[in-house]
Amino acid sequence: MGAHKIRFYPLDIMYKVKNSKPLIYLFGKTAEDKQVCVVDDSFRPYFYVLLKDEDMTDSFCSKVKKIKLEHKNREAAVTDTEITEKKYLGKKRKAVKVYVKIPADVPVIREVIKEWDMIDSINEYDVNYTRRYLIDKGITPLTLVEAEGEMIKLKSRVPCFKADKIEHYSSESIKDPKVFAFDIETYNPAGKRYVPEEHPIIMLAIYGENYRKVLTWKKFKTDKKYIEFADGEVDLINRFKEIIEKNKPDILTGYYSDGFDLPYIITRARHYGIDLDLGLDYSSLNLKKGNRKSIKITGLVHLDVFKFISKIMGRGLDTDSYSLDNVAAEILGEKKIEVEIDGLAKAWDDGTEASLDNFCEYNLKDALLTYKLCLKIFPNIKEMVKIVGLTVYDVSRMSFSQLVEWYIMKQAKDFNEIAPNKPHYDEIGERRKKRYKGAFVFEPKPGLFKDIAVFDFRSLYPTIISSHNIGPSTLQCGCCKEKAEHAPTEDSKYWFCRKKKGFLPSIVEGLITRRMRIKEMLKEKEKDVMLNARSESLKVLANSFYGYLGFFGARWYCFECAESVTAYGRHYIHKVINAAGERGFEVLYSDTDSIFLLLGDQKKEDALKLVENINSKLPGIMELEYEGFYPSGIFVSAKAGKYGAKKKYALLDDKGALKITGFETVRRNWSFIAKEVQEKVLDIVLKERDLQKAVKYVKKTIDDLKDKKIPNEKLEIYTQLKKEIGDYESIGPHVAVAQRMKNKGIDVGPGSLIKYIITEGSGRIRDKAKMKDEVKKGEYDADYYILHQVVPSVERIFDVLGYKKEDLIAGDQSKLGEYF
DNA sequence: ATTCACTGCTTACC
DNA sequence: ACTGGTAAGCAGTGAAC
Repeated sequence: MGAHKIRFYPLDIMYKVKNSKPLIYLFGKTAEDKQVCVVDDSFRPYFYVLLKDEDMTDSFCSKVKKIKLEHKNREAAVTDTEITEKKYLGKKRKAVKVYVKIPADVPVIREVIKEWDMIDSINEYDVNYTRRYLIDKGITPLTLVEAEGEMIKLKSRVPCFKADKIEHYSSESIKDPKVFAFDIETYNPAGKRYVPEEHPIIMLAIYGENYRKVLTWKKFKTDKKYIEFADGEVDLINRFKEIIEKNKPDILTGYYSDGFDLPYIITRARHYGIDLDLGLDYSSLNLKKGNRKSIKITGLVHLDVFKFISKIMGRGLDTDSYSLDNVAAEILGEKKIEVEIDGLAKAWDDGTEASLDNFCEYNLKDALLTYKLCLKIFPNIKEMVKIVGLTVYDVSRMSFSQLVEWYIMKQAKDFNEIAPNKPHYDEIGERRKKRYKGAFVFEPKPGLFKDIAVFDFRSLYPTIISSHNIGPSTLQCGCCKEKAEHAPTEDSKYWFCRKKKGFLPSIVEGLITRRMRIKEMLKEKEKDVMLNARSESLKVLANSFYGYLGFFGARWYCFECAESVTAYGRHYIHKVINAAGERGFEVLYSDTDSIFLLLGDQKKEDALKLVENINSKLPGIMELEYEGFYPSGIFVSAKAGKYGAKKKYALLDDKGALKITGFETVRRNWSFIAKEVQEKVLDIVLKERDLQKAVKYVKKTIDDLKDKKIPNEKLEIYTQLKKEIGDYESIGPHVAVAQRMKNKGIDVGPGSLIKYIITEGSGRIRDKAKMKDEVKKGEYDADYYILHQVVPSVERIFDVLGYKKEDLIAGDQSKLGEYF
């Protein structure tokens, strides 16, 4: 045989059944930057069976091997069994690995045997065959793999290679995948609702390295070389296909392309009978329905930048919404081109040259921003792919819980663990009802303070899980029963094994220590993109473990574990609070894992000594860290009573930057004018300590409001619709506005961000709330914005400075006017 | 008709 | 349905006055 070797970076995986045999297709890029498809027919689908009585193993095996049944015109059969020594939730178990012919046989065979009396449980029957392949073979997408075999002929857009042997080669990963970004503009005359069945795609922009193009099909004069005129929409779609086929990108990216662009293109293509067979195996775009639709293109990676940013990276962003404009502004520091997009349909109808030209530029810019965003987030996705071990397509669409679960699934192979099953409907219901106590939050004393030192536990919950060996397999172990250390829950009824490290605590510890090593390396090269991305991915995973333990849908769900983690968390933060008190520090605030100390007449070094002392007593890898020193900070009282408001404070750091937490300033459902005033007041108070200046500023704003000088944009209030309009029991302003929008034919539903302004009039606030487009200049209700927005946002800050609340509000506005 | 305690709802923090 | 609990604070709701 003339077998030879190739090395490649896998990008996508799929399987097909041929002659009753499943074939794995790995699509990727060779080390020489050529596309390739590697085929492997050696991997057999299987699942595990645990028996009640292990002595029955042989009789089970012979019985199960006899199963043969007709299913959908073919014969489903067990091909083999294998007796394996595994671990299941901390116990050694003999597990029978049951092999079947093709993946689709797994549920068929399971259905037959699931009522058999001798069976304790059937496991891993729902593990997707391609994911199973990646895990079992130790193959990580984007990471160098070596295959041995020979080239074969198959119906495919890329050369195919039949592998006799395939294995992970090195951790070296793909360098610069070829990225093409695209974006469409559609004809939308009413400017309200997208109707893909009726309205054509009129522009389609594509952007890649050294490639830019806008396809459109209404001819007009232009000097832009990137504009290409197609002969109508059919031609536009076909050109799009051609361009992708010809340029062979590794990644096709869009912004919300799972939810809008590609479904739209699919609908239009279907309308004309065009086959969008862009898959490298000539398969069509595959729309995966479900709660959140997604679109897969076999062989190349369809990456919806919006999905990954909104699900995983969004936490770190300050933006109010995940619109392309906002996200690009924050991540890239670049905005979209400003156009009145509602005018596109008219410009299209009228054929207004200058206008269409401009819309093309706008279209291209969107594709460009998407392209840049994709390059920017790709290192993060790549590192997550390398850690979790699944494809870019999967990882970029996963939620936190799924990432954690698949990371555990991958580790389970190395730890020889069998995965527990997902809960069924009833079990989910039961789990969802259960609640447990969470973190401790210290009630602050309202006031303006000087010299504050802040400390926090480094990854509190993950380090607790590791240091106290918390996991389902170590819970209530028999070996420690007599002299166990109990978790500090209210009734102290749980303990965790102290003798043997559990599976989950081991892998959490692995994540933390790996990240510590990377942090160490980052000290040398701060800006290293790859290391930063890896550190971030490890952090995201470790931090999600605790939530995963308490998540109703988790395979490794463990209510007692989650409850114990927070109990230990409260225990340790209280220890720190007490120790600080004993050392003569006044504790200003604490939330979950952080503590704010007033230095008073002590020095920073004294506080650091305290931390050192605490650290010497902490178990395992737990550690309290110095977070920062703040020359000035303010805590305010809560609206509801005379107590200090939690989760609401502002600090001035030693570089002069203001750090605002929890205040209206950082909440999107407050008007910009109120947020602006509040931020300014905090700034003046903390930096300049000039009360009169702050008062003057507020007074000026109130006057401007009264004089109708404030533009509408500063008065918009954003509130998200979280469910169907009809499902609301209580109709708030945003729901009322959404209803009226819907009546007008505007497409709003769960997830829509409703923007409204309160206008003059009588009745409830919701009756005065109007969508922003309906409000003309100066039609706003000045009293509302003064009394319900601006004054409430600053009154408790002034309160701290000695002004009585009564003086500020005093019921009617005339008195308010007097004060300011 | 007005007041008030309560609930629903959204969005923050960690 | 797609990680957890803690918390603030709005507007609406409906019973008591």
